[in-house]
Amino acid sequence: MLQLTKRTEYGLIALVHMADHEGRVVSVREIGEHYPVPRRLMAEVLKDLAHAGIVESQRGATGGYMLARSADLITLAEIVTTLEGEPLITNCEGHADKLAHESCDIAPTCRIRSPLQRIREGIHGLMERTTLRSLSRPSIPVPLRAPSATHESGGDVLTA
Amino acid sequence: MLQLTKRTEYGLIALVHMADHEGRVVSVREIGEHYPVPRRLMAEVLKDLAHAGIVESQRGATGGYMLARSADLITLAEIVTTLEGEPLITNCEGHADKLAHESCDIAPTCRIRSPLQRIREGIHGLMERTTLRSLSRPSIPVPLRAPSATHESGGDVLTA
DNA sequence: TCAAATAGCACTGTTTCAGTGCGCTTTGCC
DNA sequence: GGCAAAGCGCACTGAAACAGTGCTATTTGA
Repeated sequence: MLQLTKRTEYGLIALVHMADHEGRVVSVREIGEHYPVPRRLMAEVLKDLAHAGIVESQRGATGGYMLARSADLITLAEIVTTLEGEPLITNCEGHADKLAHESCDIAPTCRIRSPLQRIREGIHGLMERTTLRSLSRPSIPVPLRAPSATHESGGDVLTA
Repeated sequence: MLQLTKRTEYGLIALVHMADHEGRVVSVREIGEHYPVPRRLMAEVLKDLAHAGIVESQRGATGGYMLARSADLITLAEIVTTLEGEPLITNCEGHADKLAHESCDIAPTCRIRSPLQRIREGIHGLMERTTLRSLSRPSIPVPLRAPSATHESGGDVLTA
């Protein structure tokens, strides 16, 4: 339904909080004291983010989580992909493995696959250009537009 | 799950087909003969598109559907909104009516609402700039980037 | 008058999602 | 050494959304 899940919402809450306190270890308890979120679920989400290498965990009494890298190097695409899987626009693309690149189960001359793929890549490119840093800065406009031909602007197919 | 539904997929199939045969009335049967889609569901989708004023229906023996306007004037945002509702990024925004603009049930100083809202608007802006015409032209790159400061580029907050 | 097509409404099985239970392991601190 | 606080792992449940279908009525061209 073209909508982010609660898991992603909670993940963003935690990550933005960590970006605000970069370098410090924050526990699930601490986050729960700032935001009315189910701590148990938040813990699950943080665990997944740790597995993906987005945050680093520290066990033990004074343990918790912290960003594994600078907030500038963490993209929204990475977060979303971690917490809700690959953002397939339609299930049509799901059978990509059992079918050749050309044909899907929709039609011989699939005029719809290409558009759907481009939509997917457009959204993905948008999220690829959105860093956690830009999300944690409410005032500064998010530089979701052209990356000015600088860093890794690789997977952007939609932008002509 | 940041993924379009089957309804939208089928809707796009039908709409692209109509864009390919603009001005002609096409029936659900005809579409079903071109693409292996559940015709019953396709009929439901077309009905909704008709209610939204995206296509026009013609009843009777030789009836069917045709685009209500030029494919250049039909946006992806309109299609998606019609077939799967408002693309709320998170449910947090769903309580916008019962709460003031400032506060949601997440936190007093909700540092997460603004980012989420911007993501939503970014995706929406992307779909707003995508016309059915551009989707029906597989070769021509979709002009999903800046609208060159021309038409109604109103709701785009993300693009600096 | 018949056949083909849309209109309307409700229903069912499946999948995904949100949230929780429970026990185990690690580790700082007294 | 032992307690308490924190993360780790797995599995489970109720609710909601989704995909697809059944059935019947209405319209309309031939």
